[in-house]
Formats: sequence, C-alpha cells, structure tokens
Amino acid sequence: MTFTKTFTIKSTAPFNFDLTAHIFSFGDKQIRIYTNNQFSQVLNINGKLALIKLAALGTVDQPNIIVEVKSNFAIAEEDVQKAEAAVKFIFNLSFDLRSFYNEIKNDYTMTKIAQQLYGLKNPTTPTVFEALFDSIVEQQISIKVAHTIEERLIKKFGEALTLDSETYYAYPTPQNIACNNVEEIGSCGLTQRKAEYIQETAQLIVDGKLDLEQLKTYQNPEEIISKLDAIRGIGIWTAELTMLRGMQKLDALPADDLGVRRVISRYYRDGKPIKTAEAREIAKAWGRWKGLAAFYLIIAEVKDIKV
DNA sequence: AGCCAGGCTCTCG
DNA sequence: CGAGAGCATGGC
Repeated sequence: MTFTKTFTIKSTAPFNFDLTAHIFSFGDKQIRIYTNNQFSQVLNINGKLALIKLAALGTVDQPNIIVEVKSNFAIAEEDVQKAEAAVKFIFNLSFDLRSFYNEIKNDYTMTKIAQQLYGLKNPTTPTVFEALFDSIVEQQISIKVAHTIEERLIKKFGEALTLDSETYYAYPTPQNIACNNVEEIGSCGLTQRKAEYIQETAQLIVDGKLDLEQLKTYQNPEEIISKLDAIRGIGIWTAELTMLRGMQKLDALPADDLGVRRVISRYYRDGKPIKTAEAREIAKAWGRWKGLAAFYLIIAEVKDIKV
C-alpha cells in the first residue's frame, strides 16, 4: 500500500526552480534526478523512507513549490512538516537572493552573470554527512569518476525504498557505513585510503565523537573549518566544499579547488592559471557570498555565458 | 594507451 | 616548517 500527500510551499523570491534543479538532470533516477520539470529524491522522514517529488508552480518572482510525498507508511502531519523543512533546506527557500545581488553590484562581471542566472540557488544536501561523504570521494579525481563511484556506494550501502515496483535508494547514513570494513567500502572503486577516511569519519559520528549537524549551527566559519580539518582525511578543500554544499555556508569558498580556480580565471584573468591566494583576492568583491558567487561562475561556464 | 583529474597524509630534510 | 612522494580508479 502506497501513501501520498501533496502540499505547496512558498519560496522567498526570486527563485528559479527549473534553473536550480537543472544540475540534477544527469542524475540517477534511483537516487536523485531532475527530469520532465520534476525533481525526485528519497528522504528519511522521521525514520521512514519517503520519495519526494518537487515541481515549480508560479513564477520566478512569485515562486511556489508543489511537493508530493510518497511512502509505504502512513504520512502523519509531523512527517509533512519534516518534509517541508527538508525541501526548504535543500533549495534554501528562505534565503533572499537580493542580498547577494546587492552585495556584488560593484563587480561588473558577477552582476552580468547574475542577471542571466536570476533566481539560481545553490542546492544543499539534506544532511551534512552526505556533503562530506561526496567531498571525500571527489578528492583529487574527476567529477565523472567520482559520480560513478558515488552511485555504487549509495546503491550498495544506502537503504532501498520500493514504491510501485520501482526501487530508489536513500543516501547512506553514518550507521550504514560505519559497520562495514574498509575492504567492503573500497570495493566500490575508492582507494584504500579514502575508504578508511569515510569509514573512520562515519565511526566518529556513530560513537558520538563528531556531530556534523551541530557544527552546521556554528556562526564562525573558521571554527567549523578547524574542527573538520582536524579529522583524518579532511583538509581545507573538503571542509569548505562540505560547508557550501551541506551547511548552506554561502561564504565558504573552496579556493583550492581546480574547477573553482579555472572558472575564476576564465571570467577574471582571461583564462590565465591562478593560485589559491589570487582566487581568494578576487573573491573579496563577493562579500559574504563568496561560495554562492563561485557556484554562479561554475553554472555560467556550463552554460557558456559570455560577459 | 597513457595521462590526469574539483587532495590528503606521511615522511623527510 | 615546506616540499615531495604515494595513493590507485575510471574517463577521455
């Protein structure tokens, strides 16, 4: 028996759902995908797995999201609230992009790009662990290889949800990972080292020695970075990427990142290679939203936007 | 068919 | 401390 609930969420304007969700177009339909103007992903709602499907309603300047929740369990009012909170977090619906656009108004290039990407938000993972997990997998290897490995890990260790004879996978939790040995994790294509990093980090969380969701609430970004950096397998790059993708710390700039430096170089230095320090220097013009600005540049490059 | 990709740790001087 | 080797897979 399948249970379904449908409801609508209001978003702070502006918000372009289709533009934002487009980065999931090439996702795996059993994990997370955006197709036919609909985004879908499995979430853990109060301990029960549910598939959420999202679609845009209204306009960029009067945006609403229609949410459909499907589960094999009855969906209570508290589950609806939890799902709503999760959707708001994933797409940062409460964030007012106008404060970002206002902050960058003295940067001609960024303003031009922002005009063409009006309403774009930086999606966030439902849990910090997911962002950290992905970031560790992505260390040093290409995005394509990383995605292949991530899909294998999710399907091997994530819990499955079967609805209407279709199977979907939730992201693995620290509990799902910690109980496995390093060889088992490594068999998905990770190096021995990275399998250790992931297993050890998951173990820290299970043992109560690391609380990522609490770290998210820290106001001082430096404090979050130093706490994460102290963990084996996590450096500045991984910490900053995790903050941006999993904590909505939009001022976190992964300036060590090859892709970030390349795209900053394309739009600000005619493609001439730049170092981390120079990337951080250029990013000063983006104020409190350095990471979001970098995300705009990455999408601009994908869309081949010229300024 | 090599080369190299959205780094991190460990080990040396 | 700062630099350099080692990791080891999959895509192009």
